[in-house]
Amino acid sequence: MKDGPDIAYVASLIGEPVRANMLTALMAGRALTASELAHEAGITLQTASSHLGKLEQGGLLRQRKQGRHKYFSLASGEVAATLEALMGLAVSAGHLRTRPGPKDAALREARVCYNHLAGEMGTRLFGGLVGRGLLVTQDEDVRLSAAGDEFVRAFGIDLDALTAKRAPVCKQCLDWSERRSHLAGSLGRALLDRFEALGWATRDGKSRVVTFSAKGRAGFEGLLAG
Amino acid sequence: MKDGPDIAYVASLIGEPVRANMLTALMAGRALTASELAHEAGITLQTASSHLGKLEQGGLLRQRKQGRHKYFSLASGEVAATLEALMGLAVSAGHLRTRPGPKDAALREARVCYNHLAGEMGTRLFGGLVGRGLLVTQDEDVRLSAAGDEFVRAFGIDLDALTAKRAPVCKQCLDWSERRSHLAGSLGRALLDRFEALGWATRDGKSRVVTFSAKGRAGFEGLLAG
DNA sequence: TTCATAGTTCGATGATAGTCGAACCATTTG
DNA sequence: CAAATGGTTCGACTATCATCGAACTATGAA
Repeated sequence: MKDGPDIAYVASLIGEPVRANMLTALMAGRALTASELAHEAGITLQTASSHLGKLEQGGLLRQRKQGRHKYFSLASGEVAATLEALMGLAVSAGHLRTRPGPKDAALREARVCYNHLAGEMGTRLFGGLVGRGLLVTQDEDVRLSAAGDEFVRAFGIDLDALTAKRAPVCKQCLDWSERRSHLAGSLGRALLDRFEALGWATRDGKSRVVTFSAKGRAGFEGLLAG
Repeated sequence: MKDGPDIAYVASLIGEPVRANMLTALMAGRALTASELAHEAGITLQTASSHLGKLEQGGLLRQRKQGRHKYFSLASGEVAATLEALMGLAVSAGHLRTRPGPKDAALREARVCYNHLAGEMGTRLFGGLVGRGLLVTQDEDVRLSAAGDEFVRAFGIDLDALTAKRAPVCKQCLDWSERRSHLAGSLGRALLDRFEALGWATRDGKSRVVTFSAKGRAGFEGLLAG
């Protein structure tokens, strides 16, 4: 009947294959131009423009103009979380777009989710920080303990800059491959950025895959162990 | 970009208005027959049969035959959680199917989510049980404390029967109206059932609305206070 | 200014998919 | 058994919408 939010409208936006490809591409966290997204999805620029307009109107994308370029990114972490939830359903129903291959394994091990680390490494990181008492969970909220505060600063992250902003510092995000939470929020983003800056991890330019260097793996395990 | 689960397939299933109506109707937790769902969505039985077949094939619905009737229900709590996530997006984008009315307010106060209590009453219940130390949260997991175990039994719930089954007893589920968690899982279901048995609450036959009696409200507040 | 690139708008086309009538199975009831 | 109800399958119709060519605007470079 006619009560509740219009779920069909949003779902139909995501349900078009080309638009789903665009959204999946944007799950990598980088803002992409209309041309890049068109190329990514294998369609012309006119068609892409139409799709992007609908996605923006539906509140799934945000866009900012920069010169003659128009950069698109996911509107919020909630959008990313919903996409992950849909991926979970697709997996459990056995609907993969491709046979599980090497790329699939890499995705499960470590990938970018919007702007933070997901996959096995992501959930291990979350679990490790909680285990060391640096993160404290209460209901569905997460926050840094005093020790965690100190740890984050020592790791080279400007925590004051994060807390100054309105966006939540710590947030949980559910994994389609692991079925466990990993750390989102501005701290989740800052940690992944720091991993990159330290040369621990590199993002693939084309996909969501994150690859860790030998040094990175060692450092990562050190983090978990304390 | 052919990596990852086929999100478009699942989303397009939900994105068809008639199917979305059916899924929303099933969020009330009751299993419904094909005819009932057809009537609910305002279409003929032939069309409904086609839609239901697709939803089942997509892993969103489960069906069981009983005599000459065919009862449909949501396939899992994950499906319900994903639908709630989509509702959250639709709300934040301002896409309601109807103007917020009295029914909307009732839905926000107390409603059925799949098989357990959601809305303000749902999140208050969850928060109250955690506050009294009866429920313990760790990461995204929830479990009963020793005191909680005793409390549940004293409340008249056959806890042994719940734990004997494979399904998780405690589980968190996110609310689109409250943006907080409430209690799902077999215990969440059992609690709502018990509320009904005690005459505390009654479900509306047609919608997801749950209405509490005066006695129910008093008892409910007593639960939270301890 | 002239050229080039990025993006939008419009209109025509074509394919996908939702819809229902009609005929068909299956189960229950009289 | 026959009648009735619940549900499925098939085929034809129709509407929606993604797609792209063509023309247009806007920003940047030479």
